[in-house]
Amino acid sequence: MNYKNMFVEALFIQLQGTLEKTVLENMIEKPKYENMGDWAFPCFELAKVYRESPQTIADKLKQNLELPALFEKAETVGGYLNVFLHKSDVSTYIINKILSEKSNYGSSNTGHNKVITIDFSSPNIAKPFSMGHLRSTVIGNALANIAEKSGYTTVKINHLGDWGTQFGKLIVAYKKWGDEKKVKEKPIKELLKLYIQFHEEAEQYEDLNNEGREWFKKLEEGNEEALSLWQWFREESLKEFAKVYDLLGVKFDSYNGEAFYNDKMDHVIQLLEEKNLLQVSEGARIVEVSNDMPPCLIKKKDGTTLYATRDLAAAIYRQDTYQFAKALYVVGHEQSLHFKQLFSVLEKMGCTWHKGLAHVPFGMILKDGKKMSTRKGKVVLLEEVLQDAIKLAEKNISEKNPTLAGKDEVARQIGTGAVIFHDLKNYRLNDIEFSLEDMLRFEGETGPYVQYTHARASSILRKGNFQQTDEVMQLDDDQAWTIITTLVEFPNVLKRALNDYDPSQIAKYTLDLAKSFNKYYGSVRILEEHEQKQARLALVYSVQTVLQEALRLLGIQAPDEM
RNA sequence: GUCCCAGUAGCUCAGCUGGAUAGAGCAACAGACUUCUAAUCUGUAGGUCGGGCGUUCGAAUCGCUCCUGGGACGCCA
Repeated sequence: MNYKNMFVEALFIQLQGTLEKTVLENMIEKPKYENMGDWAFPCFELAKVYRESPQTIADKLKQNLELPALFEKAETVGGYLNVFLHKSDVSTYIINKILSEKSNYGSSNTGHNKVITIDFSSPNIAKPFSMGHLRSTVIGNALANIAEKSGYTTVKINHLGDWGTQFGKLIVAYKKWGDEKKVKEKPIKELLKLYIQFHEEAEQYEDLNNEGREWFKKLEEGNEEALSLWQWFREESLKEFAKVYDLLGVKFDSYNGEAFYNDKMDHVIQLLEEKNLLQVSEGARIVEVSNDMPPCLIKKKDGTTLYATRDLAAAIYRQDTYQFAKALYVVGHEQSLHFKQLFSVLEKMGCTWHKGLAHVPFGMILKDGKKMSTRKGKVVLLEEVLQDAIKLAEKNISEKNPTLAGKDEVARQIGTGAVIFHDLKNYRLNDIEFSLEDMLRFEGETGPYVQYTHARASSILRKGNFQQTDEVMQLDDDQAWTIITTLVEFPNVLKRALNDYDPSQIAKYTLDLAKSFNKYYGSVRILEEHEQKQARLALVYSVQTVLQEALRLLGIQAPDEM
């Protein structure tokens, strides 16, 4: 059922084809204030056509308008024609819909089971899992959930940064200053220390960089010493990352990182040569993409490969393996140029599927207004932040609900929920100034606020002993109207979140729903004996179900008690 | 220098493809727990929507330009 379309139909008949239905649909808007009705039609543009004042046109439309039964009335004010929905009919309809569809409410099959690969998280081996990777991880994970709910088959790929010149540098640093024992004790911390030391020393001794490049060359050529060190670094790192993914509840379908494509790059270079795209410039192999972009580097003058080479191989491999309709890259905005070049090279190679490729960029996490740099050791470790958040949640529980069962698990859900929500609630392209204080906030527009609201709803359902029956619930409660209209919006929000690759739409939606519910909660005694009690419980059930589902899409769990 | 983001209340941000009185949260102040979880709710206060020009019946929203901040710009990823 689509109320907006009903209004469009009614208007279309009145206007006798003056405006197309699609035009009408675009013109109709939501009034700014609730007392102005549910849909509004502005008559200003028609004023020119009919040579009458907008208000007169609105009045005339109102006189003859034949609205379907679900509409209660129409009003005109200031050149607008406003229509009001029949509150109890719509309330009854939507509540029973959610009652029967449960967590499937909002699901669709717009994806037709087509495959969408999502490249996200992708931390760098031998480096700590920083706050920067958090963004990619939670955005990518949420997009995957949303895509699945919309009928896509997803392939979640953790494109690990496990290859590249950095490993040459790390090997040099380890051989010069490393201590096996120390690295075994605290791998990430020790390796990071070596990496930082390398860059500090390299500022004075330019030769170090050359040594690093040489060792990477050896690594690419299969040098045994280099390979075994690399493998060791990789294993230790993966163990460390697994802890973070467990805490966050994120899973992947593939951990094929950059190294996986080592034996697939010759093929790419061959293809480029066949198409005559490869050029030599200053000793390096490049592909010219277009005038407004610098060329894409494929091979360095020493013959080793680059990031772009591996990404080309990866894209081709993924198309061959998964036949994706869409391939998303959830990677920081600072790499926008790289992806523009990459997609452009694939287009030049004649890959018709390049249209399905999309870079989903996001803003940076800044420290004192500047980019956090691993090289200079300016990183904040995600695991520490998560642990802090969980500890704070534990503290809150022991103050507010000390008898709660399963405290540890609930604390984990709330702590990580706060961190994830904090990241997802704002538009992804915004830069975020790192603030532990903000991330550990549990009041106001936060994850725990939404979780708390959900727990409240669950609690009421428990105490009210709510049981689902086949009976149709008749809800006639004007105070619930904001909740009802918000519930109606859920499927549209999902659509927008997927189209714009923007999980923040859903995060903001959970806040709207939670706020409207808490307001209702404050003014209506739901468990009080009342002829509407069962219908009200059904309303609570609807809110609880949609909140839980929306949070799930964001990658956040919703405890029943907290 | 060229290109890409962004600039809305003291702070953090909403504001969908232009529309009716500019919206939250935090912080501040004042209220509401013997009553469904106060991680909540209700009020008060707070804004030349970076500046200018333009398009339009109508601009925070679109176009141009300038200013400010961030990022990217061949052998890092």
